[in-house]
Amino acid sequence: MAAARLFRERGIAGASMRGIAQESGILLGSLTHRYPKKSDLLLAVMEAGVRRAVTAIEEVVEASDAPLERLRLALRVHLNELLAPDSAVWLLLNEWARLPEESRAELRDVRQRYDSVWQRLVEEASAAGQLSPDLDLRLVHLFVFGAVNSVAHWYEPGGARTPDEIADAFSALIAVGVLSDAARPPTVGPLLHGMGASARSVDDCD
Amino acid sequence: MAAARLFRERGIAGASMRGIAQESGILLGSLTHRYPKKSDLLLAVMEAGVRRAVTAIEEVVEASDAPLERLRLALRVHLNELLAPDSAVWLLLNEWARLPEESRAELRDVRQRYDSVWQRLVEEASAAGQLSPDLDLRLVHLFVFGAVNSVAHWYEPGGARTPDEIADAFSALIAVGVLSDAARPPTVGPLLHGMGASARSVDDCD
Amino acid sequence: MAAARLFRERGIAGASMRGIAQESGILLGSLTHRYPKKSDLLLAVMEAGVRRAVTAIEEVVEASDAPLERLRLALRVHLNELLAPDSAVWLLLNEWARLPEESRAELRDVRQRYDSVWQRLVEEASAAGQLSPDLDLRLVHLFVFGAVNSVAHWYEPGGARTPDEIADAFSALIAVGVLSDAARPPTVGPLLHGMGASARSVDDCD
Amino acid sequence: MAAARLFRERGIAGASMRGIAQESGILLGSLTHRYPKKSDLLLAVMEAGVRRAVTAIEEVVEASDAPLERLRLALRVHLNELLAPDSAVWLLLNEWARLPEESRAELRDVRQRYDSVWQRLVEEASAAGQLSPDLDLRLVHLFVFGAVNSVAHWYEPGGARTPDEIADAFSALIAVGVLSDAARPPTVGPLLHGMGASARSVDDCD
DNA sequence: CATGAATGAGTGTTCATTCAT
DNA sequence: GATGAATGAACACTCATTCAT
Repeated sequence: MAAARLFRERGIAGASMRGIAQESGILLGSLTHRYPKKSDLLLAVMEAGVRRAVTAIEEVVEASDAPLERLRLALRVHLNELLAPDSAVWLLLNEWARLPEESRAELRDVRQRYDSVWQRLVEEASAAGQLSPDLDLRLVHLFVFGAVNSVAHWYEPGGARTPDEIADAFSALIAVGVLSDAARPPTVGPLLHGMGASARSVDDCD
Repeated sequence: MAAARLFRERGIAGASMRGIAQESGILLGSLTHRYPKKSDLLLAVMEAGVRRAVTAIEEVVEASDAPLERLRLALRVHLNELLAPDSAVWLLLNEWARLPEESRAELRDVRQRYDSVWQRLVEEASAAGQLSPDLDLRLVHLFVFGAVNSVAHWYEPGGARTPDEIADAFSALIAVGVLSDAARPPTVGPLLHGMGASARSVDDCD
Repeated sequence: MAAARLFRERGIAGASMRGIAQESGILLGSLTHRYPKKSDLLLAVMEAGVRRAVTAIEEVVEASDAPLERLRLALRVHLNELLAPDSAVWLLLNEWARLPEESRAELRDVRQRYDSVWQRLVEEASAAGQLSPDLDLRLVHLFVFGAVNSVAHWYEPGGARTPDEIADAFSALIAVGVLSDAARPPTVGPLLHGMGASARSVDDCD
Repeated sequence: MAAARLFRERGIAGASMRGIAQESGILLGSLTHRYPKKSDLLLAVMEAGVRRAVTAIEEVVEASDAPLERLRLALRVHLNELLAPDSAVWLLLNEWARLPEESRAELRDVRQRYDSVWQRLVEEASAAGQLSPDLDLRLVHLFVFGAVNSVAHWYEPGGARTPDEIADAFSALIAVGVLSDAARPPTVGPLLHGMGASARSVDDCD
């Protein structure tokens, strides 16, 4: 929908109902009839978009049983969704803090559903023994998610790498880090010390 | 300044000159006298804030000669700056796309200066042989930067971890990745294959 | 009907068709189907309500043959009707001036019927010699009517006096005035001089 | 001011800021600059108008020492003020119930001041022994006030009687009542029985 | 006959900006 | 330089009314 694109391009406050109606090819009155409040439209846009993204991710991870591969595929889908000009997921992630509290309350379900997809993928990898032990999985989730999401700040269509290439590159960096074999300490335990879930948890962050 | 905080909290379009004047304890007339256009104020806020952040980072990295340690310290300072409610750096990173083109032109210098600090730090580490060979350093920069910047989306003061703790944890994850020793391939070369600068470059992204 | 109540509470302009439909428990489409224009609804509300009030008054005055008693009873009924939250009579009296001219034209009959009830009661009392001679009966009618109608501006259900008590009290004041016997002039003729119908008439007022 | 006239003519909801600006010969922006909210304008209009009316009444009653004469003069001034097309007093009396509660709170002072002028005049007459004993003075006040106020519902400039003539006529009717000497009971005490302040008071009405 | 989507004029209000003092 | 009144465009939103189903 054009609404999502304008919300993303101009911000929630900067996107006007008039502009959205115009770009959507409908009349202002018709738009406000269906969505009496601007927040209703925002909510509908986010809900539908995020629901679609969740479904797409849940589908694509079926293609593999290997946890890491599943994560890689999910990141691909997520990044492609995120980079769409009318991405509802982008809105969810970037405008969350500016949403009126009541809108946030209504979106909490859909947001939770999106988050839990990722948490499950991370937990699967952890359970399979493929992540360093003692990692705070919540923090890992935020790290993985954040690294990929940041692409939206600099990606431009027609650039040097496709979204899939970027997703794969970031997957690799997330997996093995940036250090050369020479610089890598023989055991990473001490480096990651203090990141375990046994430390103060971040579960209570919003 | 209160202006930066409101720009961040409400978005550029959502923060009004009236509101800024009020929160700043000055009169609207006085504000518009000094900054005839809203974009003038935005520009001044960003320029001063980013200049301050650059200086702070340049100072702190003096404390060490080890490239990785310098990077870790820089990430700490950067994250602390980023999480401040009135962070100009946050504005620079998150509202860049919504700036009018002329504002972007005027800010390109200061943004370039900030970016180059990071590029130099990454290049130092690479030159010292501490990063995996054949990495696209521009992509590494974006990865490191992005991962840390994303903290601003979920951090809340008074949460489980301090900004410094988060910066250190992310530094470690960036360094060695999330994989356990068992899951890590014996040589990471193939995994990072295709990420080298010899591939299509991302230098021309905005 | 809820329509009358909302018209009274919020004013004609302030009461919306949507609100009326909602409070009436019907759908907006159904309301506008039956009353295509807002003025149609207003008209119907007034017509039905006033007709009912006229009937009630005409009935109650049958209970007595004494003109003054008939007036007192009529005032009681009138005041009770006037103080109902959905009083059509209140609307007729208070929103008359704001009605579109065409609505006024259609309501003139029913309004005339209501007025003539009162005029007849006043004339009966006059013919029976119970009113001071040479009074302009039209002015008396307006005086009596106005004094009682004003109660709607300050009456609150659950207050100190019931509507009937207020009606009786005002009837008494209208009858004998507020002056003490001592202050009352021996003959009231001169005081009422110039009020006769022989003076310029008020019949042509709206 | 034109604002008061439009508020009166069309009701508070029916008078638009645009219409008021136009009739006032100023621009909408200028109007909303001075009165950011419609209720601010309404408040200012009422406050200024009522203050003026109170002053006018307080001045005119100086002309006489006789309580009844003072009341008559006050009623004259009051009625003239009330019949002005831009009467703030009319607004105060007729739109009071539709005012938002916060506006009512802010107007309570000025309304109280207006009411107390009348209460004092009634009490003076009572103290001078010129009113029937045992009258509930609050009710008398409401009766006198209401009878005169109702003139606004039917008066039209250029009609048969001038406002002063109407005020005098109503003063006379209020004073001695409508009954002929023949119909008047030898003693009015029983008729007014139960109206004394010893009965349930109306002081608590709004 | 009943419904509710569609419509566009109109509402109060906010806004960045200008300008005279 | 500092101020705040003035301005008019734009805003989200409400409304009575129309019309296809």
